[in-house]
Amino acid sequence: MPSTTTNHTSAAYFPRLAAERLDIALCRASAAVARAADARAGALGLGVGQHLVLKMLAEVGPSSQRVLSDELRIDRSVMVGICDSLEQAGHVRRERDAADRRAYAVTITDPGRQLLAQAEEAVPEFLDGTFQALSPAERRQLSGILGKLL
Amino acid sequence: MPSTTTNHTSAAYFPRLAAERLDIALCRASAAVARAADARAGALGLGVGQHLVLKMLAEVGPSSQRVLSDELRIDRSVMVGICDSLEQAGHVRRERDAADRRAYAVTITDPGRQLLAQAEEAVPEFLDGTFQALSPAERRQLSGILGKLL
DNA sequence: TCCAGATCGTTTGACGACAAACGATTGGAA
DNA sequence: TTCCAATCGTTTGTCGTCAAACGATCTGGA
Repeated sequence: MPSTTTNHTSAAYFPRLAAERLDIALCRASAAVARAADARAGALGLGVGQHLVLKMLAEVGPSSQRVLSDELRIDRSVMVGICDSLEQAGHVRRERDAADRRAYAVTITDPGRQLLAQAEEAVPEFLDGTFQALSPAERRQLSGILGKLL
Repeated sequence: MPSTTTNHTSAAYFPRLAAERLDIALCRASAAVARAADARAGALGLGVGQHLVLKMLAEVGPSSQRVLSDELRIDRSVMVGICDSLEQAGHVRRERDAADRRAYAVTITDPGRQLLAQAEEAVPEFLDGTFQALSPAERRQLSGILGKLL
């Protein structure tokens, strides 16, 4: 119950709207979660996108920015800035792919792996806090449903 | 573990990520749905926010921009532009609240109700199309889960 | 061989969301 | 009463995201 202000207008309207408009409920919930994720990532000095790039590079191996963009659902033009900052911080190297010199072979460095380990360590606690309103069964349900949507 | 130079995406990485990171799955699904909603609303010449404002005004009666902002989870500064455009199009009137002359009493007009009816008519079809990957039971589950999150 | 089209990474411009600050007005306390 | 903090609507500035266009490079035919 968010006791926001002097609510003179009886019952809140938003819950009704969220029940009727599944798309609005989804967007509003996403915005809240995204804000929490940004705050957490920012506290570590690592953006969400940068975290995901490091994670994918560690699990999949060197990849081009194009593959990173496609798989992480991050626009190409945004990926440029993410890789720029990661490279400048020494967490990533950009080598030209010998087979296709248009593309980079973005590679994670040892400092990058170290930072990733720190960031990954904080993820479970963050997820628990953000989705604490949901039971484990509900989280599995949500995961399956979102998987079908994507 | 990392294969040499990952060139093509034999095994897509994103589904694995989405299964592990519920927050990412939620944000990506929301972005896709939001894009679809924008496209649909734009085709009607009415933004999503404007649609929601008209809908709420029709259901709860004249409201201040503050109440609209709070209940629809739209920032105050964004609400200004939404009400501006609605007023200019004649779908809404802005009258000063006699009890509190700082606030407006935003009121829907008859043309506004007419446009709202058209927009509402297209909503079920849009929802069916957007969430067609989900069974009715899954949609109810998603609705309940999002309700708990919000 | 050469050339047209496609792709990779990048830059640029436009657009929307959010934070902060501002007048106007209200409510409450001294 | 008078004054000060809070609120409503608005404006401004900043930031992140997306579309379009650009050189550099690859690919697939003539």
